[in-house]
Amino acid sequence: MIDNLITKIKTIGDFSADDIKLFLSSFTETFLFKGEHFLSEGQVSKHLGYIKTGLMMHYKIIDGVEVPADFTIENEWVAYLKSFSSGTASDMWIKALEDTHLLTMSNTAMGELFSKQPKFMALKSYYTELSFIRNTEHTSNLATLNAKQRYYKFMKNHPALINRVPQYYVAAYLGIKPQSLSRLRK
Amino acid sequence: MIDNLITKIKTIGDFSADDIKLFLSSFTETFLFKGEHFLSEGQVSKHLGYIKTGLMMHYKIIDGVEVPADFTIENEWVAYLKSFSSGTASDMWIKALEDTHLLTMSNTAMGELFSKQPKFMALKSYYTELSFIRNTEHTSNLATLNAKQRYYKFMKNHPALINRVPQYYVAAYLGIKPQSLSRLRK
DNA sequence: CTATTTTATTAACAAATGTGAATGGATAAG
DNA sequence: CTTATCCATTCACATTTGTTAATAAAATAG
Repeated sequence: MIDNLITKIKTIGDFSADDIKLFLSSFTETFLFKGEHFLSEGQVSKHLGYIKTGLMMHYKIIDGVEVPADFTIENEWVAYLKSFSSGTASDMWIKALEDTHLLTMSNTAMGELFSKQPKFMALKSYYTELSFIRNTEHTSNLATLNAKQRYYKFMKNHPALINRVPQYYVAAYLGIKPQSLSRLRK
Repeated sequence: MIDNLITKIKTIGDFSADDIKLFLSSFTETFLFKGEHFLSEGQVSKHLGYIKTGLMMHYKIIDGVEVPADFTIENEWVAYLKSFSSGTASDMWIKALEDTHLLTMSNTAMGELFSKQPKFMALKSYYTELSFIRNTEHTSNLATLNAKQRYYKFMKNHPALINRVPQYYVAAYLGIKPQSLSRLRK
């Protein structure tokens, strides 16, 4: 719910009731059906999203295979900063794996928000760092753990995803084949 | 050389001769011997570096093993943005793999530079994106390629590193054991 | 230069992961 | 409801990668 978003931003900085009102007014309600794209390869990303309910996947298509880079669920931010911040075409896809209800903020709305209350810029920095940390963590897991260890760690760190993300996506995310994941699960 | 740095920043934005002078005056010459650290775990990173000559490695220590996250050579920027930008303690080490000659800029010098000429902020954004892209690329290589393919790609994309980075570091970077890398090389 | 330590290679064997194919269940479309 | 498609599982076998240990080669310290 929105309560969660408000609670979250209050941990980042000290915002007044008016700040919060301004912040919330920068968003638009958006709905994506399962399979629909939030961002497509070649597009320039123009929106950040905050997921109220649902599940989204960042992925690249490599040799015809969808290779997930990240999963995002309710009460998390979703964006592809590389494209959003730089204004360059995206090399990543983002699609809904479930019907997903989002709050989205356009880059122009974000610019206005920042000009009216610069304190909100800290939010973007915070999210940028978080993305970076998540990616770094995933990289070192891939480099240092074997398939079984990666799967256990994934289950431990992302219990909410296990029964919602199709296994062949989990497998691709962990850098193994679906058959191998099936074997591990026994 | 410095020429290379100047050429590089001119591709990012349009800077006057005075801008360049201001920019260069923000740096301090620094020298690290092979094995010395530019950043240690637990420290808060206070400096960006631009490598004039030499080679540095970002790494974490996981179960007693040094696991490289990135390599940086002459004419590249070196920094751990997660710590530098957020002011939090670093979970990463950065050390010189060769005697390394750097230009360093402190975060206070950077703040002054940005206040005098905000255009230079684009440089930091550019570098932030570049770091992100490099990490993402490495992640998807680990997730989609087998050891041989990763090694070939590493040789192709980083020919300058092959004979300068010890093989056991290359192996750890590629997520394999040194013996396996030796086998691949035959 | 020599001794010591560190790094790279090799081999035999074990373990993990990939491949191709078949099957059954689940899900979606009509 | 029925059919078609997609997804997960299983198996046998191939291939890749890890493990352990020994040795050689290279780099460093004295």
